[in-house]
Amino acid sequence: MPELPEVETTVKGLSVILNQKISNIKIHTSKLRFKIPNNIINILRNSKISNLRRIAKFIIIDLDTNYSLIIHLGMSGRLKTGDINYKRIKHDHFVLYFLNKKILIYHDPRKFGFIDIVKTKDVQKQKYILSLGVDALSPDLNAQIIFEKISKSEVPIKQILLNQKIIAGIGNIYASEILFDSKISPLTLGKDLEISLIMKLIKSTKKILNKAIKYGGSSIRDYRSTDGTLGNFQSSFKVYNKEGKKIGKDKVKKIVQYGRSTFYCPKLQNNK
DNA sequence: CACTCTCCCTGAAAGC
DNA sequence: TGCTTTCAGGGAGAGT
Repeated sequence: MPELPEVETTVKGLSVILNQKISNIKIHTSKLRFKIPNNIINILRNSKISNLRRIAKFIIIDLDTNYSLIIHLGMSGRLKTGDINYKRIKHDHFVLYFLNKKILIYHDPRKFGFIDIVKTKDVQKQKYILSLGVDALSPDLNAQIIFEKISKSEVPIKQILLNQKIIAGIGNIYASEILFDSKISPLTLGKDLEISLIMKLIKSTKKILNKAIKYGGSSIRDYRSTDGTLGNFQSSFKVYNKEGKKIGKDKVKKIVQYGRSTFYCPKLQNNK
């Protein structure tokens, strides 16, 4: 569910807690992908949210105590905001209470996400951040950088797009949509992509992701932004989850690459 | 090192 | 209808 656009939408939705002071912290489940650090409660109590930002698919919540909360939503994670009427539901694992009565809830049925707390100056030093490639929406993303990284790769471009070490932020849904938009076959090997096609790919990447942000994120089941409203980019998917759908006189095909589903139109994505 | 596969967990949807 | 099976958007870590 959460790829770059959903994370971006989530971060924007968190502005109601900006500059608010944390009064209480509740950990209902500490066992996520990684255990929530034990010292998190002491560090968070009485600190104030000073900044909210995104690094790839990571949400960074900076505090005025020189610490930062790092949250990854995994596959099914969500951040919701609430107020005094909040009632805990199943899979609400971590809850922050603020002095102004606002509440931040981390909800994650599959528990593939995680929550970490580190010194703000050390955020960039975390190995999961350090290893990231250039952000998909960064102005620094250009064809030359990517060409250098993939020009010897025998891996199909679909899988390359999912590799956060190369471009950070793209997930399985948008990978299919981006490839369709750029008319590139998901089966094309990295080494077979000429620089002109990489340029096209980057252009489509920015187009698709920006459009998804504009629509407020998406999901297959029920991606919602922090206030509970439903993102609706899904209604504009061209190929994802559209096996058999007709595009002109051609059809969307589903294949599995590296255990992940890929949707594409073989006729239209035929650079080979 | 680079690549591929399995697995973490729960719930929705499909299959029977 | 209800029980069982399959599959899911991410990514680390093990294995090759």
